[in-house]
Amino acid sequence: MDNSNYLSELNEVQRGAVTTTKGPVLIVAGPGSGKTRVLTYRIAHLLNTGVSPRNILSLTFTNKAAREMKERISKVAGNRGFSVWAGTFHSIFARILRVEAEKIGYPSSFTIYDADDSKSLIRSIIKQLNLNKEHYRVNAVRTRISSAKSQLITPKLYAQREDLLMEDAKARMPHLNKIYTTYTLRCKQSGAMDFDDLLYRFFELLQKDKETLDKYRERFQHVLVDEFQDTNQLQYAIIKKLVYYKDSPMNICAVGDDAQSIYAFRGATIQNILDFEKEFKPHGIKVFKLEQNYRSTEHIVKIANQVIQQNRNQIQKEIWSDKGEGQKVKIIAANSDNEEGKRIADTIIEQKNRYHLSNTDIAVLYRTNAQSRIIEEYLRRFNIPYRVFGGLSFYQRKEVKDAISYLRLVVNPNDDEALKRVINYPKRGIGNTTIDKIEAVAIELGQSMWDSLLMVDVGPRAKNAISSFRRIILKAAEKNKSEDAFDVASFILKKSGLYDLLKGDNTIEGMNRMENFNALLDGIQSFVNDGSEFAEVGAEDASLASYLQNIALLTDFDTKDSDGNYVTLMTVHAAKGLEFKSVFVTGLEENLFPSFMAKDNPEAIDEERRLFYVAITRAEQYLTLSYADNRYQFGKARHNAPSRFLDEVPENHVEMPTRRAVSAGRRATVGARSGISGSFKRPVPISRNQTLMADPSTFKASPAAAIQVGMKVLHLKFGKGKVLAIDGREPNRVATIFFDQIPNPERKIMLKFAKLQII
DNA sequence: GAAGTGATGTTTTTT
DNA sequence: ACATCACTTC
Repeated sequence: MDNSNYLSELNEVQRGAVTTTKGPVLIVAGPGSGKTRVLTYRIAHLLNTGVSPRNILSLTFTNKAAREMKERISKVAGNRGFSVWAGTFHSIFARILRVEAEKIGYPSSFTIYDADDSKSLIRSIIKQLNLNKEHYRVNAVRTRISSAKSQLITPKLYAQREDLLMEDAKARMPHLNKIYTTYTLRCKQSGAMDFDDLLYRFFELLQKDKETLDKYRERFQHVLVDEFQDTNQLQYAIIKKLVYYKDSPMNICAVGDDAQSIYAFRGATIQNILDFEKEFKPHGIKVFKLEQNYRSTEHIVKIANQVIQQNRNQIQKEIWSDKGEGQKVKIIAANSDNEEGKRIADTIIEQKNRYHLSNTDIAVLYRTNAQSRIIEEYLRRFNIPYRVFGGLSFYQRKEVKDAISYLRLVVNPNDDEALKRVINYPKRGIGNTTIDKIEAVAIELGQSMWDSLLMVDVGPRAKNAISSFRRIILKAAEKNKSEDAFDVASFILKKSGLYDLLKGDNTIEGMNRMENFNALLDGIQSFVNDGSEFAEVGAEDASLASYLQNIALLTDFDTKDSDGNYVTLMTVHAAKGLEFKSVFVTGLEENLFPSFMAKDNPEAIDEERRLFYVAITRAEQYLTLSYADNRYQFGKARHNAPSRFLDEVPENHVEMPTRRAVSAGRRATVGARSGISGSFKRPVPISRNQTLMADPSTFKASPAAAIQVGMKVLHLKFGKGKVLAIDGREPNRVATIFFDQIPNPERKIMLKFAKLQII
């Protein structure tokens, strides 16, 4: 294959980042700066200079990124690309743990608990410990446990941390540590690891077993980490364990952008980037800053730079583009959330016609999933095909999870969460009372529920039901020793009665469930046949255990097929790493974007601002920002001021409204306000890059109607100016004014909300 | 054991 | 608006 000139496709900085393969490297990569290209070419370059694919470890956060990377490496360096250890942190470590788990007291067929399983277990522990669930909210507890783990704080260490105990006491959860301890114990008894455990237990393995540590240090001669700003302490600790030791070649390459760190709320810390640079400095770290943006036109890039400047802590860099000025950003000011939806749909139609965009060129982004509903409604009405991303993954649907729980139980009968899910589904006469008794025995004896099944004191009917349930699972487990995943799955799903239960349901939803159920079986069949669709998570064999491990790590994004011509709807978080010709960023209101949760916390506001930065930098050519004065939130009509972020968008990059605001299709039931639309300016706050050109104490705005061509006027921000022309009709008259004290002196200003004083 | 009622708490979440 | 969950009632 011809790959001799891949280096010439890179700019100078990129080439440096690709060819500096010895020693530590930090690549600070702005949005659209060709980061993925650099990473893949770097790996291809390693392969071309004689490094074996087996010695390269490339860690990403999403399966999609991993898959893309492998494909792109292979394009440049051939099929060797597929032998590189490229995957998500979780999938790579899970794969290793499946080989090594016994060294830390886990079965190799360990179960992976997803978020639902974790929550369910926590719920049961709160009950077991007789704690007040008003104070101990499951989500809060889970977040707390997860954050402890990602900071390497074991239950034992937790007990010594006065600060954490204090925080818990303050939050009226003094026994949180007890829950954490029990949770850890119960997971272990069940042979289960949650998502954090996949990282933590891998760390533990490297920590405890010197031989294993040496083995993987030897194996991973070159380590690359994508989206480094999103790593947490635990991930950093693992990386250091692998590359930071005496006589290490320290071939570590971290790629990231502090400005795009949007997962701090989950324990990610940009401190890792800063620490990384400091810790590897004595070892000759080379830093490359990719600042040229190949994605967006200049207006968009400049807005992004301006916005992110408002944040206090950041690695200084200035993104630039040579794609030409492009279009200014458009702002949709709507009266209600309904009007916002309508005008977005309107604008989409308009853009499709005017710029010949297809649906796939367009994305509508929002801060919270709840916002999608109204937008969907109007897209449907306008017959614009769309797809919402980020819902339940296929594997999280109830009927699919039920079926999978059976499979999990066959592979690992100690999996208590799976057992609780299916022991009485379909109904077989094992009611809640009986299940509670089984769980009580399990807790009492410190063993799994499965091991406790025959020890519980219940009536003969329940006893019989338990025995026959047990027999089915045992029979399937026996088969599992010799048969492949598909045969075992068909057997247990049939024998359990699940198949008949679904078949008997002839409602629309029921038939839908049956379809999903069949799709699951088809998936297992194709996994057995070639495993190809799971290649990115590293399927090792055709066993049921291997199948389960792989699907546990798949998300919504991995199960939706990407063909079809539709507009993309997703949260800003989900859009990271993607790009579209036209992007709508919606719901730009205080208490929504930025979120009300961030209100009183400057650091959280900075994170929201980074999120806004991520949102606008998804756009290649057309960027539209929108907000609504009134919106239903939590079932109540609420008024929110336009987002502070809108004020941070410099006006000279904003397109002035040229047409009259479309009135809402249906006047919202929420109290209609002034009817002013088009105003994206709040009373101008004095932010640090807005110097006032007039004294506000003596400034007195003249009525808009009085402004005439030829007048000399004073503007708070732009200073003295002369009115050159007035266009448009009331109430949308636009004045062209020449302000001689500012750069770009000729400005178009809408009279109805400009504050001008005649002098 | 099922089905219905009322109170409650809601961000984002790659894995 | 909406889902979830404890608690009631049949």
